[in-house]
Amino acid sequence: MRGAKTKPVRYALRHARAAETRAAILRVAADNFATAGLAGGRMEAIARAAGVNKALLHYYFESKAGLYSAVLEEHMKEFSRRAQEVLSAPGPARSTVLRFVSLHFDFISARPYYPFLFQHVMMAGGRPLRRLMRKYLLPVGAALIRIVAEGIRRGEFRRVDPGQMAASLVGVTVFYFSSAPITRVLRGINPFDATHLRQRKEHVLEFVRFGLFRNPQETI
Amino acid sequence: MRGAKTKPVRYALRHARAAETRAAILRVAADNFATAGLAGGRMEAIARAAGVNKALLHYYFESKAGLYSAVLEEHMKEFSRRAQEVLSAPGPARSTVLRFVSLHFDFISARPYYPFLFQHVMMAGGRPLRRLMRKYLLPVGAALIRIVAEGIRRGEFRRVDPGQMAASLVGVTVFYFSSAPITRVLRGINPFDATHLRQRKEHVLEFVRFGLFRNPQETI
DNA sequence: TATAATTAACTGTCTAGTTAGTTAATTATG
DNA sequence: CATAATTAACTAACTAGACAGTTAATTATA
Repeated sequence: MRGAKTKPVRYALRHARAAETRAAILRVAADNFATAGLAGGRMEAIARAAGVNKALLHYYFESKAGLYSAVLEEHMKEFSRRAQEVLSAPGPARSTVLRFVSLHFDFISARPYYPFLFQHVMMAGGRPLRRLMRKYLLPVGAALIRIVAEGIRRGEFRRVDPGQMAASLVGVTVFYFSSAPITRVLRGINPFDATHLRQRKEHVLEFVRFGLFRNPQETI
Repeated sequence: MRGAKTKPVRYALRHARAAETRAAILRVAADNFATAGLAGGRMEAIARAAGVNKALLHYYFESKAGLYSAVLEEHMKEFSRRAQEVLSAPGPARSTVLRFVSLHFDFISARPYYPFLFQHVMMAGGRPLRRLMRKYLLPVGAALIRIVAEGIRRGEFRRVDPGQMAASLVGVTVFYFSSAPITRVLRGINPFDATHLRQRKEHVLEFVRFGLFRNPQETI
C-alpha cells in the first residue's frame, strides 16, 4: 500500500513518525533534484541522505517521477496559497503588487532550490508539468494580471500590457535566484546572505515602482 | 586523433565535410541537451539524429561533458562577441543599454534552447561552468555595469546600483524565454512566433526605459 | 496479533565509453 | 601517372558500471 495516500487515523502515533520520515525524504529529495534535475537525481543518494532504505522511497512515492512531483507540488501548493492570500486582499493595486513581489522574493529566499526544481520540470515538460501548472500557477497568474489591470484602470499604473507586466514582475524576482551560481562565480559572493538579499530586494521593489507606477516617487 | 582541434589544411576537402558533420552533431546536441540536460541527454540519440555513429561523438568531443561544453561554448562565444561590440560602441548610455537589451532578446529569439542549456550548466556547477563564465560572461557583465554607471554619472539614468540593474536587465529579458513552456501551457500560445516576440520585446524595452531612465518619455 | 513501516539483497535495463576495425580522400613514390 | 602507403573520418559490436525498481522478509506498535 502507498502509505501516503491512506491516512489511518487509528494509528496516530505510528503515523506521526512516518510523516516525519516522509518529510525528511521530501526535504532531501528537493535538494538532490534541484542540483541534478529529474534525470540526474539519484534515488540511492536521496535514500542515503534521508537515512532510509531506497525501497522506502518507492513505498511512499511510487516512482522517481512521483517523488519529484511530490517535492514540487509541496512548494507550489504553499506558494499558491500565500500568493492568493496577498492578491485577494483589498487595498490599492500598488501595495498589492509590491506585497506580492515581496512575498515571492522572500518565499524563494527561504527555498534556494525552488527555481531550479521548477526549471527542471519546465524543461522536461509533459503531462505532470501541465497538471501542476494549471492547478497552482494559472490561478496565481490570473490574479496577478487582474490586479495589474485594475491598477491601470484606477490610474495607479502606467498603461502597460498586464500579461507582459506580470511576466516581468516574476522574471525580475526569479532571475536573481536562478542566476545565483553565476553570481557566486563571477562576484565571489553568497547571493543568499542577508545583506545581498536585502540589497536585491530593495532594488527589485524600486525597479518595479519605477517600471510600473505612474508616480513612482509618491509614498504609498 | 581529435579531428577538431588540429586543422590539417592539407586535407581540405576531407576536412570541409568533417566540419559539416561536426556542426551537425553540435546542432543536434544543443537540441537534445536543452530539453534533457546533461544527465538526461543521450549520446545514442544525438548520434542517431545527427546520422552518425555514437563513437564519432567521442572521436570529436572526448566525452559527454566535452560535447556539452562545446555546444554551450559555441553559443556563448558568439553572444559575447556581439555583446562586446554593442557595449563598446560610442554614444549615449541610453541607446547603448537599449541596443544591448535588444541584441540579447534577438539572440535568444533565434536560439530558443539557449537559456535551457545555460540553466543546466549553472545548476550542475563545477569547473567547466567556472571556466566558461569567467571567459565569456565576466567581460560582458563588467562592460554592462560600466555602461550603467556611466549613464548614472551623465545623468541619463536614475541613481541605481549598477550591478543590480545589470541583473534586472538580463533577467527581464531571459525570463520570457526560460518560462516559455509555462506560457505554452497556460496561455496556449507559441511564445516564439513573430507577433508574441514583438510584443514582448516592445514591453521589455519600455519597462527598461521606465525602470532605468531619468526621462523615460524623452525620445533618444 | 494484525498491520504499518522499514530493510537487505537482488534483477533487468539502459547507457557512456571502448575496441578493433572499414572506407575513402590524399600524398608519396617507382 | 599509376598505384602503394598513409591518414582522417567513420562504424559495428561490445563491455563495464550505474541505477530504477522489485521481492521477500523483518521490526515496531496499536
